[in-house]
Amino acid sequence: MNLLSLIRQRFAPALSELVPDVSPLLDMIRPAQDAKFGDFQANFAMPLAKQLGKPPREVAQQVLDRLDLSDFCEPPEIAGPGFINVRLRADFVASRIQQIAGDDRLGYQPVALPRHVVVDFSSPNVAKPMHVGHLRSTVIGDAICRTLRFVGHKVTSDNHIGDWGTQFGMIIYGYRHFRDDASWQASPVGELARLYKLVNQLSDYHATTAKLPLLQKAVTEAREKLAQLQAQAVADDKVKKQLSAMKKDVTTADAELSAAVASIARIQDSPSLLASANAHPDIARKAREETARLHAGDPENNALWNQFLPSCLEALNQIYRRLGISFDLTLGESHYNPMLPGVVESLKSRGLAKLSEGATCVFLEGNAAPFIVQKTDGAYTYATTDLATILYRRESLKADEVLYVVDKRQSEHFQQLFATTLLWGISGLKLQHVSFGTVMGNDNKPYKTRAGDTVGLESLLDEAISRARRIVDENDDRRETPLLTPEDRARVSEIVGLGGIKYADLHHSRDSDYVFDWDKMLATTGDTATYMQYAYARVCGIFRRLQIDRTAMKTQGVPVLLNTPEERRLAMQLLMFGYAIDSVLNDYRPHLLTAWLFDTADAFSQFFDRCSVQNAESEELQKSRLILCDLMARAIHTGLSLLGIQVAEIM
RNA sequence: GCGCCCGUAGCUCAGUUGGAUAGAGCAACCGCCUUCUAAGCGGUAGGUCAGUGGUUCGAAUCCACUCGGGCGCACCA
Repeated sequence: MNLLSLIRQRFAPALSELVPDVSPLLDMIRPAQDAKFGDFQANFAMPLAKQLGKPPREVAQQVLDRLDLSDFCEPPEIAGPGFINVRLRADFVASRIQQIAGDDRLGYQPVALPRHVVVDFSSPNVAKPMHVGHLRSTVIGDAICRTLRFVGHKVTSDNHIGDWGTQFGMIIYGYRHFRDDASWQASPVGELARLYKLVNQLSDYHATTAKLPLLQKAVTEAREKLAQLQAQAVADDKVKKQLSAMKKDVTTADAELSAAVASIARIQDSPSLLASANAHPDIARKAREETARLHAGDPENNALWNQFLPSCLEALNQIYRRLGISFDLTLGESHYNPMLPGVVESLKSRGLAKLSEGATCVFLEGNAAPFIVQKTDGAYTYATTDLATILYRRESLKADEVLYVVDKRQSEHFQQLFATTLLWGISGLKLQHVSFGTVMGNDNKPYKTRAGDTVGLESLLDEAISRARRIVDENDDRRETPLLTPEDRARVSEIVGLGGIKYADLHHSRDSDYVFDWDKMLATTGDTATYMQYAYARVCGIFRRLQIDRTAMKTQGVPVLLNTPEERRLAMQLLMFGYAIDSVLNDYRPHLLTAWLFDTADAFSQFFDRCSVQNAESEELQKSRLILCDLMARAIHTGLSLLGIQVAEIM
């Protein structure tokens, strides 16, 4: 049992003598927010005092009178307005450490009632290369899977790839009209990506050209309105507000117009692109028709689909292999195609879906826009696919819970999806959108290259590893006698580089946008993966120096001594591992684990600085410290592994 | 126009769901390697938690409004 549960359990009977429902009060017992307040603090005396009509400190005292923690705690203290501070006895902490010594799980017991959780994450589009936007979903989803498995749940990771949508019609169209056979032979995936981009660009060109007059009109109108408003001499608050709104409208309209002009210019500046554009005026519609034919079972398009897909999947897998991430299932949108007509029928027969402006829609209370399950042209949407997927996960996979690790901008979609599912009558299934924010560049806009393209994931990984290599080289070269062979350096660079990327992502709270910054990510100082990895390498160094084989070391029955603040702090950190894990899973927030890892590595660094193992005052103390060191190594190793990050013995 | 989110130190971000004097990393400044990896450790400085009002024992956190920023909103996924 974790320490907090133990404390709460002991408080429960004392509280139940004063009040019928103790559970909200027990929730107010927490780890202390400052070490000077001890290890845990109970905050319930103040609200309880109000309930009982007595002064808080008196209530706190009443609770303490009914409470005996002396078998494992120092006498609790009442502080401030009525906080109860609890500090564990050193011998108890030591005995706990002894119990979990040598355990990779740090004493964490698997859950009694495992759930089957399907985690839907990464979900790239097969037609286009993966980019930085897929990184968060992939890294966060993977960390959640690993953590759920660690605590004993059954997890099915499912990569719901986009292999059936409009983009596929675009590549089919592109393949038919713009294929370069030499490139296709050399690199099918590269050629498909080029074709997708080309068709997309040409479609955009026509759409933008058609839209241009409207955009120009919008700018003039916005300008005129602004001028009109400015002409009014009265400047009360209402006018001021309108004025600033108008100014904003003008800048947005301007920005849209200049973006459109620029994108048109990109085509017109290139004779070959312009020729292609002129030769294919209907490209967007025709690409959609290819998609429709694919969905309708057209043999030729299905043959192309079957031809394209394996290499697309292989390209994705190459990246997943580098990231050390794998999926139990890769059931793309295409998998659910046969189920879609049935889904719409079912919704209609239950009176949930009805025809509106030619499309079949589910109207939900509180939502202005309908949830469209079948378009006017008969095609199904991702809403339909998502509903089919839920049905499949419930009925065939027998899932208890489904997590969608998806960009927060899609929250309305999920809100509608979940609401529809409920009305549809699928029960016993918990659905949660695990949303995350956008990866931004230094300019606080979505992360792009200087040229304005999205950054490919492949090159991102290469860049991380080569930057890491420079740091590894520099550090090892600085030593009098370098510790690493070239092969070691390559391996360590990969561990540090990939760890840096993943950690940078995971240590931000998932729903906030964050700024992508190479220098911070691979910094040799501060709250980075490197800091934890370095702490691990240092602890390994201790064992190497003392010529002790950690794996063979005796851990049971060795007395643990915690006489310095550093030793005690490290020990407490190690004991709080379970609490950190539980808080991560409470709302699927991996950054709570990175925070624990950082605190733990920090506690170790202080210990390393002030508590020599090699020169311990006694053999007994050295053995005790070795227990802590070994447990620390396991803690970092296990904790980082739950985030999909590796460690190196020497770095 | 409707809806959702955000505003915390110079920068990047936490803040355990309402608790004690608001924290960390970076950057700045000062100090620590003849002893286990200095990719480290110690210290100093840095705040009107966007603003105003409210709710209460207690507010960065909850409510209302204001200012500023972002993102969605009928046939793309």
